[in-house]
Amino acid sequence: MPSSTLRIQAADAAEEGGTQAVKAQQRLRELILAGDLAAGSRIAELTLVQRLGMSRTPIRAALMRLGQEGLLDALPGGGYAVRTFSERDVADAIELRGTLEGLAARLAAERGVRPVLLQEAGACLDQIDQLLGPSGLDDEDFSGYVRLNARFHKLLSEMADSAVLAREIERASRLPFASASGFVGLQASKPDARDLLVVAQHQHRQVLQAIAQREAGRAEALMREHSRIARQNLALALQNPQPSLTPGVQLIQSKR
Amino acid sequence: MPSSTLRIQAADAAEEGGTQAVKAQQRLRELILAGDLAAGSRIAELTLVQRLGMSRTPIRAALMRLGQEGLLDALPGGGYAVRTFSERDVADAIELRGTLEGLAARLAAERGVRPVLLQEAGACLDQIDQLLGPSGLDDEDFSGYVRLNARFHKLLSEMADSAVLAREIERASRLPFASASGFVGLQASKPDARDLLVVAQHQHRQVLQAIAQREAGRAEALMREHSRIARQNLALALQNPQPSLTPGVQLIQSKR
DNA sequence: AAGGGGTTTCCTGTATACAAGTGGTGCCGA
DNA sequence: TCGGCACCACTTGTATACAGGAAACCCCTT
Repeated sequence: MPSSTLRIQAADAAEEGGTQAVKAQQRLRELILAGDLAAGSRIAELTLVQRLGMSRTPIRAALMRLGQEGLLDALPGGGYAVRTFSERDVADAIELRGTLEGLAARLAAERGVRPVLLQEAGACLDQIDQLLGPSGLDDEDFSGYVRLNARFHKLLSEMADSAVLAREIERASRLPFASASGFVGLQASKPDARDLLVVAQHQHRQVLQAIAQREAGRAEALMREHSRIARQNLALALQNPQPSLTPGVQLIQSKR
Repeated sequence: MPSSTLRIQAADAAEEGGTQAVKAQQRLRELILAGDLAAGSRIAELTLVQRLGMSRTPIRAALMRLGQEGLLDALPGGGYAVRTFSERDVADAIELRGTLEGLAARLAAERGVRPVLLQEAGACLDQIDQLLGPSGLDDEDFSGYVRLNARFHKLLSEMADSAVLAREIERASRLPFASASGFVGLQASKPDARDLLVVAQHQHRQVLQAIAQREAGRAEALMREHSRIARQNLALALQNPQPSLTPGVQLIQSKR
């Protein structure tokens, strides 16, 4: 394929394109999370060549990365299959994230945090309060919450000032249903949606206070407890699976 | 390069070879840990082609994997550099492993463990006791300890019965100085070498007991504390760096 | 002598051709 | 009819050719 064609495709894809390999990784992840690739099924590289319109090389790179990311299983004979998760796997992934974020909170409290970071986090929580202020929440408010929530968790991870830990937290949050905002979309559909967010926000405040006051043990415990909200929502999501609200649910299979 | 040459080289390398990519990963890891590649220096693929005697394709795969493994840093402009670690990075990596193993111990205690596994772990500890029995320990005893210690930690990770967590523990232990047996070689050179192993073994016993008695909180705390031994040894290793005893120390740089 | 611009060289990203292994299927024999 | 063997198609692993881009270097200019 001549390079001119390449350029055109890059232009077609528009919207900020890194290398082909990165684009392949993103699009492949979308395909998996959207359920376009059956859970548990083997993925042939050539079908992706056709589907993504690029050569095997970047596709192979993307497959390998998604394998290490945890969305794909490496098969013994070579190749990959879409990974399936048991309910317990997902619960463990959430527990894992909670534990790591707990560790981050503890380290932040023990080591102390630059005032600037604490202020930023506080401002972030203020913004969430504003969203939660009026009792009615529309879809826009929810997507705003998801963004601010992700930002707060990111800031917490930065507070620990540990590249090693930050890396691992990001890794643990990459599984969509393990991430801090994985189930928020689900809540929007529930009548008492706001209440859970209020509880979560209270925990946010307490954690930040604990860190600021150098209460390491309390900060860790709070952060762990905070992750249990996601676990609660997991049960909800499994009772009434709506892939449009919780990307990747179809990867969760009760028995295997 | 004709395939006949390939076969010869594969035969030369001998000793059980998976794919070229796997061999490249192993050999590259050895090169890095042995210090043959300067810490912080950029790695050109073509130099590795020459050095490892294979084409760029498997080498690229190996680089990518080692990047995700944490031994290499991905550079912004593409390519990789040998990663350097600050003393704090290493301490954090140890803390991380301790936290994950603590989580595993807690889950094992909460969920209960098949008696067979408990027996196996007990037998493993008995073997360690035998090694520690006589006061004198030779090099062979130490390598035996390293093997049995690794086995015990592996069994602990299995006890949690969580594929997700086991994966992450293995990942966190891949950094050589973060692993459970990373600094044991160092101890062998010290006069009070045996004492530290006795302490570690005592912790092993207590953890196993806690798990068997379903004391989740105690099991978790013990496992965390157990990892502090590695942290103690880290300080020792930095005072008197001996790359032959602790592979990868030269990757630790005081300032960056 | 120092700075800037142009050139040159190397290095990575990508595509593709080729080889080898694996799994499946169909046929043959018992 | 069932089991085993051979063949075939497909899939992945590997090598290599090519192109774009970045960094270094050298020369020229001021």
